[in-house]
Amino acid sequence: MSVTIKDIAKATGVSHSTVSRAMRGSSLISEETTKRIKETALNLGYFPSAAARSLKTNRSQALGIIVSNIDDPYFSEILQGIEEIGQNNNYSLFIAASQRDPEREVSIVQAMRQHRVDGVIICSTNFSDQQSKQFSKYGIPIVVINNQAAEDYRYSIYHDDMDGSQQLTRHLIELGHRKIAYLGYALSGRTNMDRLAGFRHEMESARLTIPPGYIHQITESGLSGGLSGVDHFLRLAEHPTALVCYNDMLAIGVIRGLRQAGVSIPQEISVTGFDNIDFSAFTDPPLTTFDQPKHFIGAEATRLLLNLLNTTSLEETSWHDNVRILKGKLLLRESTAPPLASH
Amino acid sequence: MSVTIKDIAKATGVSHSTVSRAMRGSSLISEETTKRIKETALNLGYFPSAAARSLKTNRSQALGIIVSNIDDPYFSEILQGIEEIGQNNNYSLFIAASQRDPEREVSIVQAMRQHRVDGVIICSTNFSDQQSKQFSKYGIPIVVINNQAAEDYRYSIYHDDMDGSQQLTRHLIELGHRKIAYLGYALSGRTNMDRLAGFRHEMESARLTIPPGYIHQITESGLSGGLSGVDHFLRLAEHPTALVCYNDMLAIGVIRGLRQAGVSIPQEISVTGFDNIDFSAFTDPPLTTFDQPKHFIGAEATRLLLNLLNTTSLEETSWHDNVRILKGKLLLRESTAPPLASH
DNA sequence: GTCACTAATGCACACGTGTGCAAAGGAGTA
DNA sequence: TACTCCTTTGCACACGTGTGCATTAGTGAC
Repeated sequence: MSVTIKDIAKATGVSHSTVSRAMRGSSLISEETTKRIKETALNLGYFPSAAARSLKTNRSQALGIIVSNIDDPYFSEILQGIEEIGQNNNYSLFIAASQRDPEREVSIVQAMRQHRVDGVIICSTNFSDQQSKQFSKYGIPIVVINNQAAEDYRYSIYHDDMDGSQQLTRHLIELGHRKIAYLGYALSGRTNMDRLAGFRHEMESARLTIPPGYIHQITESGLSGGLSGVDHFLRLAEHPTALVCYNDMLAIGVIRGLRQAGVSIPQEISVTGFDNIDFSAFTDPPLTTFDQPKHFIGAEATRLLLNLLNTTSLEETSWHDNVRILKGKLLLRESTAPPLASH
Repeated sequence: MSVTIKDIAKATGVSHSTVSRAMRGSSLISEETTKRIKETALNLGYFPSAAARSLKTNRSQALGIIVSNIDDPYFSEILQGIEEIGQNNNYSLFIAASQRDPEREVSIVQAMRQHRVDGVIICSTNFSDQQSKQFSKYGIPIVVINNQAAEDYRYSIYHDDMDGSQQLTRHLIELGHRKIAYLGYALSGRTNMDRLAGFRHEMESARLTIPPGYIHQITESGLSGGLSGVDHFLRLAEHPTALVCYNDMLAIGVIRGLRQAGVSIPQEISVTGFDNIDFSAFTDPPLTTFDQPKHFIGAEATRLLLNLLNTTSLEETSWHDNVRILKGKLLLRESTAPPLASH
């Protein structure tokens, strides 16, 4: 169908091996021949077949990227970072969304192994450990971002969720809040657990009790999840004065829900998010949150993976250096304030 | 490196061709042998090499997807639709972001041609016509979503921007507004032009004049673009009472900007968006906008492309049937209201 | 003129899979 | 027994590219 190396050989009157060498810029071929070959290649619109090349070289120049959802801003901002570095280094990206569905996970792993991706980035907090082992088992390097099972025998990058959650909670406590609740997202695995743990730890340090019902986990994702979270907390006999939300998406939903219920933010209830997605600066009031360098995380994970690919010697010893924890930072905006005196 | 068809052949004591046939479920091979082969394949962890298969069959089982940005909700929601259908049909996706950068466009096209993608979906309003021709020139089917150059000789899906913009503008006029302004995004090519045209058309129909400065194009994308848009309009001697924004992202930025300036919405100024991204229902006030079935658009484009791949006979005649215009619908929320009497 | 050496190119095989054709074996029929 | 037919399997080549090795031509030295 498309023009091959042989067509160029025929057109130039040389053998196909000469063309192959010339295209790769081998010093074996004379300058003049190389030039002639490259010209006709350009004229004929030749593009080397990645399939054939990959067959021979065992390199596909493709990476596999697995996320939970593409249309969640947290993931898509990371993706943008990955994409940039990947493209700069001439790697193409197979991107797939697991949708937190085990069946999809299986078929994604299958597809990527068939395509012989050179490496994989898993950016899905609850991606099955069993599936990700499929890669490492067959020698495909893998970098996990913020995975629930960030075992130290793998390369991984994650942010310190515990720390972030503690900072947010402490901020609320310092403002004078005593009745603080946590709204979690049950399907998010380790990330959610860590953030909850951070919340709990800080509450204990301040010797504050967490009344029943003040820790609520929902299974509904995203913005609308925030709405049902609000329903729950407003139904409690005693309302919390502050709400620590698992992430910005939930928090934005919560803000909307509180507004609809006629509750003023931050006067009656303070709200915090997590991640600092772009929209969190545009809510009303703007959201106090914990900033994650999402673009940077994606870029960094890709750089790490590319390093792995170019390192032939995989010394076991260097592995532990490659678990990188990226610190975020507290971002104070207007959705948090001291509680009203009456409370 | 990884286990091949020959390894299975050796382990089962048959020839590699028998294995090949058995794996594909050929009726030529006896049931018993097939079963034996499939079992050992499973045990050895065999995955067919897409490269080798693609070399032989001229089918890569991969699609190329080009968007402007991954982290724009409009695109990522479409991507989610594409991803779903693609994955259901066992196609892997090469996803790339052009960033509206000509150099990147070139390298994306190059990478996708090398990988011999079976088809391409272009979802970048201003993707260069010259580059997209590179695909059709070499027989790679291409479906364009909402492209600026939706020539009828290609398969394309787009929404009726003109119509949507007219409906929004008419809605404002019916509410009683007479001083209506348009905030556009200059880099968005045809889409922006059409929406502006719809606005103009409706204003003319109502015999309303558009004062100088009431049509403003910015080059800054996204949310922050909305802020600078507000700056412009508030600097005008006579403020508009309603603002038609190119899309939701801009509108959300505008809402924030107006809030900061102490302008009440919709009492003093009504605001409309376009696209209905998830967040637009969660602003304060919720945004009146024009709903696009983004997920459906992505899915539909993919179905169309897959149809093309499975149709051997490309009858010229059917081409025009495949320019599909998807109608959206007006979504009235609370960011629009009649103007104050004083105006 | 012979030899050694270098530069430039071609030959032939390999990568993993699919497929047309031949071959082998068995069953059935006359 | 001889023939035909069908089922099941193997042989061998092809896809497009990369590469070790052999080959050729050219240059210089003796």
